[in-house]
Amino acid sequence: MHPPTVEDVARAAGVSRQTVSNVLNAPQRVRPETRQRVEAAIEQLGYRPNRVAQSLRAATSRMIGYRIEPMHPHALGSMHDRLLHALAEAGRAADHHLLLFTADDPGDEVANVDALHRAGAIDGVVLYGIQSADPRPAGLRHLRIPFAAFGRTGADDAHPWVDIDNTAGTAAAVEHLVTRGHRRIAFLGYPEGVAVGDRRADGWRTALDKHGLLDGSRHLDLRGEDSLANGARLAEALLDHHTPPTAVVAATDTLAAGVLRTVRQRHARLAVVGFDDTPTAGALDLSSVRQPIEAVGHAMIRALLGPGGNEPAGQLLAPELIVRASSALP
Amino acid sequence: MHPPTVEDVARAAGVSRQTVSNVLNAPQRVRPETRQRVEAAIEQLGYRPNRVAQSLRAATSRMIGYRIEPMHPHALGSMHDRLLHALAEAGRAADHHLLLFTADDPGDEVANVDALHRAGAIDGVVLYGIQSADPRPAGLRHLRIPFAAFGRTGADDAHPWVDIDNTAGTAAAVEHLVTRGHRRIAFLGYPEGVAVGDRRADGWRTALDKHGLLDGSRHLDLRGEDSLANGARLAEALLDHHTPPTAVVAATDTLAAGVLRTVRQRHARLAVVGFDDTPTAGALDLSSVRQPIEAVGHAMIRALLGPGGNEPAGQLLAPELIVRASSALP
DNA sequence: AGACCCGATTTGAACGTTCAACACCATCTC
DNA sequence: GAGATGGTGTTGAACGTTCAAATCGGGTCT
Repeated sequence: MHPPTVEDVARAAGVSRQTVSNVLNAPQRVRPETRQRVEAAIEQLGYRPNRVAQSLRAATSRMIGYRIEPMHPHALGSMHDRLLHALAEAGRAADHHLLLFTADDPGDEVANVDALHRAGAIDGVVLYGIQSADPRPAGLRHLRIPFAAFGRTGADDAHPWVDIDNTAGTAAAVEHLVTRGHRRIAFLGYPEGVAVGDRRADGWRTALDKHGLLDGSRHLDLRGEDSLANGARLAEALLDHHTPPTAVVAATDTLAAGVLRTVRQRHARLAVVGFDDTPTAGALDLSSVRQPIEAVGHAMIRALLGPGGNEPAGQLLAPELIVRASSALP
Repeated sequence: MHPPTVEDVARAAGVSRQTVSNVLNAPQRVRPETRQRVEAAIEQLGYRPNRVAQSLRAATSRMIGYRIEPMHPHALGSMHDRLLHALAEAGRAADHHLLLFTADDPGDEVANVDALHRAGAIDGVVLYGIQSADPRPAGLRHLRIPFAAFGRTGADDAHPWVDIDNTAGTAAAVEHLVTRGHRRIAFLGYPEGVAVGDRRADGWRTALDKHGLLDGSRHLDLRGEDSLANGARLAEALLDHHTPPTAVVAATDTLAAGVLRTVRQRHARLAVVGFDDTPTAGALDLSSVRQPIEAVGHAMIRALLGPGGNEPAGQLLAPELIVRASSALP
């Protein structure tokens, strides 16, 4: 009836509990002949070690907590989805699974993680959507709960983190546009103060400066709410200027999609590059900076489960520019 | 050091293990005086029952499996995300958590669920994206693994399921448009054979018929791939007809967004209603049929954890039409 | 007074696994 | 030949919880 246990396998193979356990965890300790007998019994009974018992014994749940948010600000974003899948995939490779939980706010998140951790339900947690002054890293550090963060706060983070090199992303977009002959390249981004947004703006500015294109670009740096409508509005403002840009780097695909809308409506000539490479970018033939999310997932899991001693605290991964029609036309 | 156990609490309160357990699980068995003493000790030590030990003892993990897919076909879709959050929220209320796993295909999914179930890691599973001839329900039934499905196969499903009344959704959209004075109402949907798509088409057709508007609507029923580009293309075809529709009901927001693109490009007059109420719908001011995902989450959890005996097999939930500018203008 | 019951609490056992310690036998060494 | 060594396998114990059965004081009833 009920699933077979080590004891059942042992009886079937004519050995003891522990020998079965050894076959699975330390095969070299078992004589090949015996091992085969045990393996046959395992196969025949369809035995699977009970993870719960293993967890109890080992004081390790092999579970990683992850807060699933009601709805992420980034509207078009499948980033959340992609990250979740990448983490699950990377976790599988390390024999860990994700446990989802909800929380009302960052403070509540820390409290819930603490509860789950004290209950032995999770070994650690992955943080997403790190803000400039995020209370979670400090909270978790204080509770001595292992964690890894996707993103950095403003300060130097001493905990394990993985981040995309946002600066390099927008810089690559600018390089690409410069190569295509563009000289007036605008930037559309988040309001200042958002860490991610600031880094993307930095990449744009530095790259422009490198090519001596920064002078007289004051009016080309626009910030605002991350929405399609706002992207469209800002694009109109850019086009209405007496020296309009010939290209735009947007901090998100959402903003870029808004720009495209205006462009197509006014039949304007304006190259556009977005950020995040959402499915929508593909649909709109929008060039976009793609975050290597699968790599992020693996790096996060490694950072979380790794020795935790001598590893480097953080890891910066390079994004990749995907060129499509929106910026490739002559 | 390590988290306190019942034993620690018992010692602190001057009682035995079991009394502590009783305070938590059967308070009426404990004298109020003793109870308070134990509760104080629990509070003071910050005791939390170890879920792993509970699981081992009770042969119940209080975990529900959920397959996270690489990328869902519905491009704009945050449905997946929303469902996941709704399930996590509903699970929390029932003291259950979600465990994410990956799989290559439906067959692999069943195999992985079986493995997790035999390992005692999950009590049951929630299925998403049910297809007309889905192999998963039969597979899981055969393995005697509890599950609940979001969506129905073509046949009469004997297992627990929850579904949106898709037919009612598109019908409501038609009703709304008829009320606004529209007489030629088109439908854009999936290719025939997809269960969800067929039901949405049915709703449109039946509602039209009810108002005697079905005659001569052959050219108003278009099907195709679920993409923005395709929506735009189909919209052009509709507008180019010698008796173009004045309104369109689309089977998805993605298609509807495509229609809107064409409409705005050609400055055409065409009311549009989408389906799913994605964030993008909000951004585009697109009317859309909203699925009550939170209710779905709760119903699924109830169906999965409920007695499982005399409950009705399935449950159909009514969607809600959200009216926005795309269909409200005169 | 003795039998009986009842509420409150305790002790023993079990869930399935693996670590630690030990037993056994064959071989090697001095 | 006695002792050390090492490969192979066993048994005992423990992880933290809760069910089941046992215990212990008081009452109450006859």
